[in-house]
Amino acid sequence: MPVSDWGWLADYLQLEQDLAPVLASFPDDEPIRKAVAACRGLRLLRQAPWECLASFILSSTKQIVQIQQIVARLCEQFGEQVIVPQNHERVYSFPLAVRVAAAGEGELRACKMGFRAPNLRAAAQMIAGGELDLDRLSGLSIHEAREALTRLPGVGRKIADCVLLFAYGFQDAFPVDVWVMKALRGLYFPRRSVSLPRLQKFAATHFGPWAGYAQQYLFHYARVHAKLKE
DNA sequence: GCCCAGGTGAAGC
DNA sequence: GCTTCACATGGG
Repeated sequence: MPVSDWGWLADYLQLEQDLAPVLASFPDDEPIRKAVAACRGLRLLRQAPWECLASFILSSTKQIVQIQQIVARLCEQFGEQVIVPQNHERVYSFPLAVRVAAAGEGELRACKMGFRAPNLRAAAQMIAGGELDLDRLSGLSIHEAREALTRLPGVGRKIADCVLLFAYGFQDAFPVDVWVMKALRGLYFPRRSVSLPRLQKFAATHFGPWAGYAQQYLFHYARVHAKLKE
């Protein structure tokens, strides 16, 4: 096998090295260490901000598979057609904010996004119109950036934190969704019921500067665990 | 038919 | 502050 085919291994080892300080920052947190052991190799993405934001606006109370289907329809309807050179496959790019802003609510609803359609459209219009400059957020503090994102319709604390973490690389963002909620309750508060606001307060102070990685490990751990039970 | 899904925002304590 | 509920749509 040619050496070039082993490039992935070098990349992987480099990534494992980069992750060392993350693991070291959770020395006494047994749930996190358990979750890390269960899914080594996990990495945070760095997505394009508008694509990430729009996708998460479409995500609320939807299953992940269905979100993928909605996004695929959105791309087919409003994206640019692209031919993959290697296999000549037709694919569609994620549509720009201006294109989504120009679409009618009915057209968007036809992509099966339901009540999320007006939110996506209004957010696209605010971004296309310059009311919110996504490029500017990377220069702000996490608090300022979160405040700016939550001014968009359909964007609350959870979705804002997803965008901060997955698009802008704010590694201390900690989105609490239903899966993380289950993981936090099961692993940290097994014997008493804790409300969502209290879980958010706990997460905000407990996990420190690498909270985003902790969140991803807990998310993945909760999902794998749930599957094993069925 | 019923319940839930990578939530949000408004309304009522 | 916290809890409850409606909001489309599809799958189990």
